[in-house]
Amino acid sequence: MNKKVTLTVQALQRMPYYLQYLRKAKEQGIESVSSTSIAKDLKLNDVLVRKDLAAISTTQGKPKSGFAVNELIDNIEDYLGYNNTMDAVLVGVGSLGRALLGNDEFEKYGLNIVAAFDTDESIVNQIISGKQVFPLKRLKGLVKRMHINIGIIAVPGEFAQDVADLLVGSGIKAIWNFSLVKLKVPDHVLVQDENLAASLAKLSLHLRDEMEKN
Amino acid sequence: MNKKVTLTVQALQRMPYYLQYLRKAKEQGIESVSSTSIAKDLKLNDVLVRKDLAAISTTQGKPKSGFAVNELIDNIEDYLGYNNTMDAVLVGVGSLGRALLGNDEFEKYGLNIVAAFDTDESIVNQIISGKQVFPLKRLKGLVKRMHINIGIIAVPGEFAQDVADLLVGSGIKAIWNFSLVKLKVPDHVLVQDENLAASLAKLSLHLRDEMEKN
DNA sequence: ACCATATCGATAGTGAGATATCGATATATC
DNA sequence: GATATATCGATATCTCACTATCGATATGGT
Ligand SMILES: NC(=O)c1ccc[n+]([C@@H]2O[C@H](COP(=O)([O-])OP(=O)(O)OC[C@H]3O[C@@H](n4cnc5c(N)ncnc54)[C@H](O)[C@@H]3O)[C@@H](O)[C@H]2O)c1
Ligand SMILES: NC(=O)c1ccc[n+]([C@@H]2O[C@H](COP(=O)([O-])OP(=O)(O)OC[C@H]3O[C@@H](n4cnc5c(N)ncnc54)[C@H](O)[C@@H]3O)[C@@H](O)[C@H]2O)c1
Repeated sequence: MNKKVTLTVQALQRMPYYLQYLRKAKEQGIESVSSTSIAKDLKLNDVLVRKDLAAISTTQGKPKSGFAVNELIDNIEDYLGYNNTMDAVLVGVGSLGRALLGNDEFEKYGLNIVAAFDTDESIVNQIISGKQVFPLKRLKGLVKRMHINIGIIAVPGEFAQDVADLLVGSGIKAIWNFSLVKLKVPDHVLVQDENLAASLAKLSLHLRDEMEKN
Repeated sequence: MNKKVTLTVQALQRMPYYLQYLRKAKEQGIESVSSTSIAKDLKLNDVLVRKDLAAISTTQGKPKSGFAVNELIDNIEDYLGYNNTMDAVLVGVGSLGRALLGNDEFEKYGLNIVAAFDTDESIVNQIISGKQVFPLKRLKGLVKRMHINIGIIAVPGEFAQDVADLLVGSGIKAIWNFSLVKLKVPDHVLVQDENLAASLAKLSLHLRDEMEKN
C-alpha cells in the first residue's frame, strides 16, 4: 500500500508546514494548490516543494491546477503518523514539564502523554492537566507494561543522563530531550534534542552581524 | 582583533555542546583536550571538531596534547556572545511563557528577558519570576525606548503573525518563535523557529522504521 | 637520545540536499 | 477548435557540509 519512500530529514521537517498551509487552504474552500504557490508562501523553492510532495502523494499533481488539497492532507497526516498516536511518558514535572503536559496541541500531532514522573514528593500523586504524576521508581514497570516507546526528558541537566539510562533500560525507543545535555544512548535509540542553547547561538550571531552592518 | 570567521550554522549549533564538554573537563582539572576525545564523547567526526575549533580558537592546537581548555572556553563564550547579553521581550505569558520566564539558565547563555506582555487582563501587571507583565499595547514604546532587539513569541498560533508584525514594527531584529506558525517577516529580521511539530515528525518516522524492522 | 604515536592542519573527495532547465500536458481563453 | 500558459515530472547541475587521507610535529616511553 504505502509507497516505499525515504524522505530526507529536512523534507520530513517541512511536512508540518505544508500541512499547515493545506489546512488553511481547505478552510478557505480551495480544492487544489500548486507547488509554486506553496513555495512562495513558505519561502521555499518550488521544485523542492514539488519533490517533497511527489514523495508522499499517492496521486500526481495536475498541470495548470496542481495538487488536490484533501488528498495531500490525508497523505501527509498518514505519513507523519498523526492517525496512529504515539504514547509517551514525561519525566520531570517542573515549569517546562507542566507546560508540556498542558499542551493540548500534541494530540493533533500524534503524541499522547500517558503519564508523568518526578522525584519530588510534593508533586507525586498529583494530577496535572489530567495526567497523573508517579514516583520515578514506578517508571520502568509502567513503561514496560504499557509498551511505551517515547520518553520525554524535562529534568535539570545534571539528572538528564540518569533519566535517559532509566528510560533506555525500560525499553524506550526514542527520547525527546529538552535538557541541554548531550545524552549517551545505544545506537537504536533516537534522541531528538530540543536544545535552546543552540537556538540562542544562532540568534546571537545574527544580531552581531546586523550590528556590524551599521 | 576578532578573526573574521564565518562558521556554518551547524558548526555554530555545535558550539554549546563543545562548551559543555570543556566546562566539565575544566571542573575535573583537565587542562588540555584533543579533538578526538571531544569527537568521541559527542559522537562527531574528529576532523569536524578540529575544523570547528580552529575557526574560533585564537591559538592552534598542539600535537599530542590538543587544545588548551581555558582558552577554548573563553573563545567560544566570546564567539557566542555569552558575555555581552542580549535583551529580549516575551509575548504571551501562558504555561510556556511562564516556563521561559522562570528559566534561570538563559542568563548563562547571554539572554536576558527584560519584560513580558500579554493581552489577558488578569495576568497584566503581575510580576512573574521577577519580570513584570505589561499590556500588549505598551510593547512598541518599551521596545523602542530600551532598544530591545529580540522578541520571543509564545502566544497561540492564531495570534502569532499579528504579534510578529507588532514586533517588527517596533524595530525588533530577531524573533524566537515558539508557535508552530511560519511567520512572514522582512528579510532583515531573523526568525528562529522552535517547532515541536517538526521534531515530532522525526520521532514518528523513527518509531515507524523501528517497528518495520521487527 | 631515539623512536613510536597521538594529535594537528591542509587538501582532496564524497554525498546529501537544493536549484536550474526542459519537454510534456491539462486547462483556460479567444 | 486553436492557442497560450501555468503547472507538472524528470534529469542535470550546483552547492556546501561533512569525511577521509596524509604529511608534519610535539610529547611520552624506552
Ligand atoms: N523552563 C524552560 O523554559 C525550559 C526550556 C527549555 C528547556 N528547559 C530544560 O528543561 C529542564 C527542566 O526545566 P524546568 O525549568 O522545568 O526545571 P524545574 O526545576 O522547574 O523542574 C525540574 C523538575 O524535575 C524534577 N526532577 C529532578 N530530578 C529528577 C529525576 N531524577 N527524575 C525525575 N524528576 C526529577 C524536579 O523535581 C522538578 O520538578 C532543564 O533541563 C532545562 O534546561 C527548560
Ligand atoms: N505548552 C507547551 O508545551 C508548548 C511548547 C512549545 C510551543 N508551544 C506553543 O507556544 C504557544 C503558547 O503555548 P501555551 O501552552 O503557553 O499557551 P497558553 O494558552 O497557555 O498561553 C498563551 C498566552 O498568550 C496570551 N495571548 C494570546 N493572544 C495574545 C496576544 N495577541 N498578545 C499577547 N498575548 C497573547 C494569552 O493570554 C495566554 O496567556 C503556542 O503557540 C504553542 O503552540 C507550547
